[in-house]
Amino acid sequence: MTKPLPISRALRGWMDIFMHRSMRSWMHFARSTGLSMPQFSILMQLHHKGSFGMSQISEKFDITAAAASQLTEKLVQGAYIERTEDPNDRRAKSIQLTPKGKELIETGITERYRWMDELVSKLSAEEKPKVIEALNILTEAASKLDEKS
Amino acid sequence: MTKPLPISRALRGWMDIFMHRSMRSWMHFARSTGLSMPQFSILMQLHHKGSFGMSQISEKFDITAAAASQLTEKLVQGAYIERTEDPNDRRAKSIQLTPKGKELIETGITERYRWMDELVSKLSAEEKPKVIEALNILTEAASKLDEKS
DNA sequence: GCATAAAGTTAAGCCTGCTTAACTAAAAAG
DNA sequence: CTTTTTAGTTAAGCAGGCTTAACTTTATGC
Repeated sequence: MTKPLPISRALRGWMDIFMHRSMRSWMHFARSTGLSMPQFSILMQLHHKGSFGMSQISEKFDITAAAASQLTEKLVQGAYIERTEDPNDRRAKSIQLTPKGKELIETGITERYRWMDELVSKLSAEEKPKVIEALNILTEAASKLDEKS
Repeated sequence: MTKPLPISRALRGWMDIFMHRSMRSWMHFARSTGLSMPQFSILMQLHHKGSFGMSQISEKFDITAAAASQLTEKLVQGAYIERTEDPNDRRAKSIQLTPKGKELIETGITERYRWMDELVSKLSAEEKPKVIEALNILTEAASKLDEKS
């Protein structure tokens, strides 16, 4: 363990506390829906990217095409997603969230945001602008980092 | 959806990008160890809190005592944890990480930190102090929030 | 001291995710 | 037009996590 820089220390401290909190609430919500984690993860991905093919799922989650097919089948049964044929390539299928699926995920996100809103309420008027500026700096840097990977 | 305050927007933006990144790398690492998520979670908890009784595990993870017992058994088999008798109450057992278990978790944490270190390297000299200050503010506020819950 | 409660363990059985293997159907290659 | 590749499905079977139910062992209440 080499001694971390002050800024790394600050980032790590924040991350530790933040991860613990977020993960807990996320796992808890996933459970409460009755869906399994893999199923839930697929819904999350769909919410983020809009739509997906089977093969992209098996790639993203590093499972076989068979597994992807079976997982999505259950989500279709539960009416969380819809499977439609790609008119350009009739072998391929595109899946997307139904309104029911969308609502479920959005509820989960709202719950994850709740803690952050509480956090915001603890900040003083002088602190807020500083926090905003710093977070924007970080977000900016992070998206640059993601671009090229 | 009520319109969020600017500071909430900043926090949410940061959180979205941050969660995506962290979760991916964490899940990926958990997989690479060959351990299941529940097993891995137990090791994480132990790393954080030092030691635990069976009953606390079943409570924390919301599973039956039987399930907790079986899960820990596998971790004992794998030599990741150690189960010792509580001298005060010989029914109770206390479990803790072995050096092997500790090393595994620390490797995982180091990997999660790597991305953050890359992120830090993208920041300018003027940005760094601002980020440090803001993160400390947030961390402080978050730990106050956690205390009373 | 004896009955009851509490902490864990073990076994049987269920459900889920995953894999491999065998298949269907559509597209691309030759 | 035939062969090969690609996208996805289905079925059989295994491994893991979880539950309930039946224990064992130690502590507590009266």
